[in-house]
Amino acid sequence: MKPPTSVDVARAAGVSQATVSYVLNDSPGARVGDETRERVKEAAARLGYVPHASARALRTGHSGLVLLPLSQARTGRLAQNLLDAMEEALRERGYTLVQYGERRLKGAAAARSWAELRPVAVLAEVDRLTRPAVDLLKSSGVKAVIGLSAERPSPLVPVLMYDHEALGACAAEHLVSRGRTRLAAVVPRERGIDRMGVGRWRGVCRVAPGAERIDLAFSEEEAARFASRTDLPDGLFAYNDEYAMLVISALHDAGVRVPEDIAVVGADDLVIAGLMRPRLTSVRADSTTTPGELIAMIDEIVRGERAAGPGVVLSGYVPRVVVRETA
Amino acid sequence: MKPPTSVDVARAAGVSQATVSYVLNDSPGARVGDETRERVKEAAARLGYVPHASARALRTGHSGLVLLPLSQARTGRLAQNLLDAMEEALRERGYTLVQYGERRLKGAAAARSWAELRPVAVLAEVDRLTRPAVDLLKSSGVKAVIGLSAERPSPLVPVLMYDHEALGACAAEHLVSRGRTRLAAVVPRERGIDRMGVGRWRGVCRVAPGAERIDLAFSEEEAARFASRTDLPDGLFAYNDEYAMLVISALHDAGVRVPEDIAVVGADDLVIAGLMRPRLTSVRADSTTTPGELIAMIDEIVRGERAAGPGVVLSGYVPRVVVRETA
DNA sequence: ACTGATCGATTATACGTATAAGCAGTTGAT
DNA sequence: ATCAACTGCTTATACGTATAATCGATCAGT
Repeated sequence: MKPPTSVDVARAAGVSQATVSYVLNDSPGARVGDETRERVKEAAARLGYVPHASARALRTGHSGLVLLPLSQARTGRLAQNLLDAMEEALRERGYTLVQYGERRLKGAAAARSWAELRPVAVLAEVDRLTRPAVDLLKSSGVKAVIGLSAERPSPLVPVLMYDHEALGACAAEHLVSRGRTRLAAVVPRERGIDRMGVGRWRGVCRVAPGAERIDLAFSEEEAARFASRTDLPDGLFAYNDEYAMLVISALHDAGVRVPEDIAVVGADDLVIAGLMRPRLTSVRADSTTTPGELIAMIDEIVRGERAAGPGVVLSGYVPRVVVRETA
Repeated sequence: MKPPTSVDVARAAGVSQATVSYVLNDSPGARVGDETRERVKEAAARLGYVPHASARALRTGHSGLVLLPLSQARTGRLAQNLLDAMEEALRERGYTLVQYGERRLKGAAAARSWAELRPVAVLAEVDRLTRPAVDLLKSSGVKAVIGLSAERPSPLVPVLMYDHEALGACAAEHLVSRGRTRLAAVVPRERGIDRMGVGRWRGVCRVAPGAERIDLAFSEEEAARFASRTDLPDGLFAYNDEYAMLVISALHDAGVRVPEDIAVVGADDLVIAGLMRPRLTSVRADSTTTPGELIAMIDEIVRGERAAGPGVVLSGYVPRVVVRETA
């Protein structure tokens, strides 16, 4: 038994398929009597009719999908709340947010698989939006291609900035204001996040020229080796809260006092930051745009009411220090 | 300019649309000359042809989508790796994994929005798979409806078990083996996870009848109030690693020694567990089934080669203690 | 040289929906 | 009384694809 179609509903209600469509979408220009309206709705409910998204997409020419191919799960409550808010805002405007894995495929191949769904918008990490990928998406009808977590404006697409340098500079300024002079920044060795680490380190250098760059894998051994150095810096930006915790543990084991001997700043302001002892000082980046505003902008781009030239910055983040005990 | 269709490719290659379809899908029963094959492929590449997933879905009757409507982001590297592996296994079999928010919609309304995409399979949390929801999905053509994180077999759908009681029992056994006699378990007050907390607490009771149930919100105040009690238990299962960290911090501030005065066990074995001081002992649940096996089973259900009756348990998790310093 | 069979393609059709266009029957204005 | 305008519906069509059915040409076997 196949799922009921609008034709089945029409037959059950004794009307034409067109009428069913008019009623269930209550289309603006449609003129249908109240009594007929009721009959159609009742029949649809009784049969358990569910519209066929593919058929609708084929007919209308667009799927109403907004694709969000994230290669890493955004951890933390913040990101999840953001996603929820975005989804609701999109739903209100008739879009459907779809999160979509696709880690393995690269460049244009990934873009091809996105394009098959004929989304109206694609929000992806800037790194994956290469020239051929963007061309492919555009030519397949995607209205808005938007880069996420960009460090700088993109020559290809409008971006949602996430200014790692500003984050690093913010942390460094706090350390300097605490009287620290020999600054350093941790740069993770993990592939994929290393480039963000470099950005944050550069931000530190902007405030404290010549700040040391400490390349560190996420392991207790490497952290212990760092902690046992005799020429430790007196102020450290640890890339994020997890690295901060790793390093602080190692420092603690090595008998180095935090923050007396070395002040440490994390990033992201995770839940654990407030639970550690000593409590972790952390920089966080708050979006200057609400999810609703962001979605509204995307909607305008999709509808062609707003230009979406490259170089445009849709939204920014403003870094802020949450001062606790480690710095 | 609209995206090129298979008709455009056909025109460019000087063949019929049917031939294009045969070539690009290399259909088993199709007989096309090698020279023509090449011409078609070349034309498709030159025009940047991307097949239209909706049109294909409409024609074939199924979308090849596997829907994964998760209401909470699965945090932690483990879950993300699992997702990646599942996605690749699905891709190899021609499916597409789509992650899909939909926090707000409840019951049948959520099911309706899933059904619109005509997925072949839906993997959702058991709580959301109510009777009407399952009926709706089934009648809209979904072949496999599978419940995730179930505590017990479902009367409606096959489930992927996540046995919270077993997890609690495992933690309790470890505490007992350490000589602890007055056990307690934290049950979070946060809505949505409270029921999992209750399951874990019940597991503790199975090993240590009469174990105390400690309802706790995630706040330092409540944790401090607990830590200042005079009648503290001597063994605590803290629900998960974050709660464990919260409680241990509070105990530390109150001058209670861990593990001497009170042994604490977390759950999930997060990265932070190994970084805390003292290092956190944690129970973790490892899947007994590889993602590939799970996907293979789903594939069999979809293709009708395997019955998918309710009560069937697709895969289990086996709990395991990672012993560190807090217990 | 006639008949099947095989090869390499084409033609035709249906999937489920949205919407433009059309068409009776009724109402309102002059 | 006549015609236009409106109401409440139906008919017809196209979206892009997969695939069954068909068809001309070449070829092997008697």
